[in-house]
Amino acid sequence: MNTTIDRALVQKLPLFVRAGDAGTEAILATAVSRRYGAGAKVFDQGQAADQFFILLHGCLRVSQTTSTGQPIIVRIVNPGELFGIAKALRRTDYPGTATAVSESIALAWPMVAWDGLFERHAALAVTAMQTIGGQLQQAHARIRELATENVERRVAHTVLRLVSQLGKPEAGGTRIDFPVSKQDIAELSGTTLHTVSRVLTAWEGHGLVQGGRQKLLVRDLARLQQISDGIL
Amino acid sequence: MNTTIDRALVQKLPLFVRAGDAGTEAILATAVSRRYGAGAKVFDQGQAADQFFILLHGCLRVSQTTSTGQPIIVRIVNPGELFGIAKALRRTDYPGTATAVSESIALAWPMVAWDGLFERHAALAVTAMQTIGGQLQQAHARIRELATENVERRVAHTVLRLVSQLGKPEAGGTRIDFPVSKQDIAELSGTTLHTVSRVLTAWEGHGLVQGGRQKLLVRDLARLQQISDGIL
DNA sequence: CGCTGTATTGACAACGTTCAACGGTTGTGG
DNA sequence: CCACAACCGTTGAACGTTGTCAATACAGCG
Repeated sequence: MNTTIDRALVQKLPLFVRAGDAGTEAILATAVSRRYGAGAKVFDQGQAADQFFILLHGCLRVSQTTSTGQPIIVRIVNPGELFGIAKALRRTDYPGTATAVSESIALAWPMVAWDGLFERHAALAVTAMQTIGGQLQQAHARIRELATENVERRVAHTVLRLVSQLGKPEAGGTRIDFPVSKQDIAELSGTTLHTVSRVLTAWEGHGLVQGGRQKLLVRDLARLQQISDGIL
Repeated sequence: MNTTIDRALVQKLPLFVRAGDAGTEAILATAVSRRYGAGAKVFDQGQAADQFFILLHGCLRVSQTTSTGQPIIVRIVNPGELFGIAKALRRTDYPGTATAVSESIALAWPMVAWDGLFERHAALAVTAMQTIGGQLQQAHARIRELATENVERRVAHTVLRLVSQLGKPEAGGTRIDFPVSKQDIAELSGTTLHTVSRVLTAWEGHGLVQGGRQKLLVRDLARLQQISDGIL
């Protein structure tokens, strides 16, 4: 699974731009490159956190399972973002399970290198901060939605967030170009797949979206925005 | 409102323990101490973020108001925690409103000093990281609750969290020793004050808690735990 | 071709919000 | 010192949204 590090992929990332050439080499010295096929797990919830990662290519889904067994999706990881940084949360185990949604490549460092790297390279500290900061803002947005909005608005928000993170323009709309099941949307929205199904069929009737098995094409972004803002 | 910095309050905080004596002096050089009476606002949602803070003494409540005007409480700030660190979230304005719940003292730095302090003092970076990391974990816990649990469990979680952050042991139970209105609990739990009232009266009937005007005494922590875990 | 995972749909029950009215406490001004 | 207003909390009833249960359909895959 280990391969040589692809410099072309690395050089574009904000982290390494910030670090400069010398810094980049120093940071990469202790890293290994890993490849994960679609569906492969990078780490499991509860497992000892002995590595941290940055995603170079592809897309991951981080989910947690509650004590009652109900799963929720915590985060979608995009290229350039750090993940598995349990140490930043003062944890020794991973709080969630990371699964590759599509074919992915990540750099991995041993967690013992964390403190040293963090202190020596401000660029890493800044990137880690921004990753966590971004997550925190998304988390607060979700809390606001879950606490104050009805299902339809929440689903609209979820779809819009997916579009902005993973959307690809296409004739007649924007496609979410990786397998999203209704179950996924339900877990992101805090509802059940049944209700999601109902909402989406209603939207489809009005020509807002076009669904399919693990597929979704958004036809009318503006209208979706209005729904998510509570105007409709 | 400015006063001299109380070293006794400062020295105990993890941030300054980590920074050492020399580091502490350097960090404090650009800080001013501020006092806020109960109910006073430290900053307002949307206001330009020109300062960041660490709470020395007292207790703050950070809340956000949604576009529809419904408020939710985002965070309770305890002594030793950083707050108003908009820069870490890559924002130029404060995302919420910070209000002193009880008489409070905070240190304030101009936001322009952020980058310099952050790079020069790893202790500050670590503390900031831990503050945000802790918030992120709490946020994820709340998301899990809101997405999967019924109102009673959520209220139980909220009360337990309040107890662990602000509880004072007392004859016959643990008191939350600052004014908590049912409205506050409702906003933290993502429900309405009516429902909170019903839940608490039911609990009171079973001897779990004892309520009062803006007061709450928890009599049976273990049982509350069980409710929050879904055992009851 | 049957199996498994995913999706659709209807009927129904329940939980929680909304609406409305009322009771009690605190603080204020005459 | 009392009357009054403002605020906080309680409670009942009705309504609506959403989850639950159940049956069915369909696609992909061995």
